[in-house]
Amino acid sequence: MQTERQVQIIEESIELIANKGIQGFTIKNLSKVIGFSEPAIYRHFNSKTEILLTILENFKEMGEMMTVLVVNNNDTTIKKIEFMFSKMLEVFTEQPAYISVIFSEEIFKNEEILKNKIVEILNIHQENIEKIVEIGQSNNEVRTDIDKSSLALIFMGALRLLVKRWELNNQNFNLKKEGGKLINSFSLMI
Amino acid sequence: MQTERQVQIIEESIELIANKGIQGFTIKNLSKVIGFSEPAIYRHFNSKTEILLTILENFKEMGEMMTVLVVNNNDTTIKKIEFMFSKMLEVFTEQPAYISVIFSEEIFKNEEILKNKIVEILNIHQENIEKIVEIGQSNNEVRTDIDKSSLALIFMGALRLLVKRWELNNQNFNLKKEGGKLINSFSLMI
DNA sequence: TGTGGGTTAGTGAGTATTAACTATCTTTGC
DNA sequence: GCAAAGATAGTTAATACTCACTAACCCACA
Repeated sequence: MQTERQVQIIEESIELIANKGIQGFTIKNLSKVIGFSEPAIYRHFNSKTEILLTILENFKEMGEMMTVLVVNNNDTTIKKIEFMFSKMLEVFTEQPAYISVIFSEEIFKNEEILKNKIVEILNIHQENIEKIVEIGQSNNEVRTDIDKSSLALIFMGALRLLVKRWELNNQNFNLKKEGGKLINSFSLMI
Repeated sequence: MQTERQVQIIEESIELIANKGIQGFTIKNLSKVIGFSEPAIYRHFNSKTEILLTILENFKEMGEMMTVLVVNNNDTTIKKIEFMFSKMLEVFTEQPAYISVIFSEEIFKNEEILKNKIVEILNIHQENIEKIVEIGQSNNEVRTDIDKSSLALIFMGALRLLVKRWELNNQNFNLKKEGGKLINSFSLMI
């Protein structure tokens, strides 16, 4: 359970990361935007890593809630994937901070605990898409000449690169629209 | 033109990044592995950024050389893509440092000049694959119901994610072999 | 041929800045 | 009146980079 202050710190952290990136996410900067001193932050979190871990955990939970809505319903495969992707693109559009955090594998390389959380999230997403594809394949809705793990890799990879490109281009195109195009390509492909 | 010492510094830098990641690539660490003092390094490069820029430039040139060999030959589309991908996977396998550098967009976000170089490399690869796909489409060798930019995004994205996963899993699977599987899926897909 | 001026590439000892984090004191709300 | 939550003022360690200095070499010219 998180206290009110903890929630506030998490929210301000996300905001800060959205504006200044992971690099700009320092305790000093955080204390500036949050309006109280650096040590005060340490009253609520033991370390900076703990704050980041909480953010990652939030993202993970979001993904899990979303998955529950999708995997076991009766939509077509492509509708399921479309739903998952559009939800994720929505999150990234509305809270671009998550891009910085989720895609910062390199930065967290030295921090085993953060790296592991990232890998965990990556694997969960892969597994979820594989599950969806598997059901589609058993329904003859999805081609079976390409195995589920390759298809999941292709879907995830394309989505990630699209998001990355959007970020690198200073968000100067409509992410959801381009995501829609991609989904359309997928539907032709499977 | 690079002096012998500059080449040495670049090579040691790549080695260092391979071992300790971008985070571990400090001038102090570099001076330690290279065997002479920090200021000496500054005799040969004006800044750390200049060293990284040179590494990126090297990678870019490698890619350009590779592309010349591919784009305008008479192989099938899938053979061309296979060649490009296997060459890239070879580079990543033999010099994993390039993974750290090429995929460190987030780290370089604050350093406009490095970020731009990364974007440049990303765009060149996208364009090259688009060219290959375009030729294939005009030969009726590649499906035309999915446009070249989507196909290129899908190819690149899957490759990147595969490499990223390999890195995050401490290189504990055979990258070239998995890359081969992916190419196989592509050949069925197009 | 030898020497003096110039260059190259190195050194050890620093700089300023920034990072995460903390010991200690003070305020505030119940 | 006390405990939680703040502030002040630090610490330590790391960073990229600079300073003053020098050993060793090159080479024109007396």
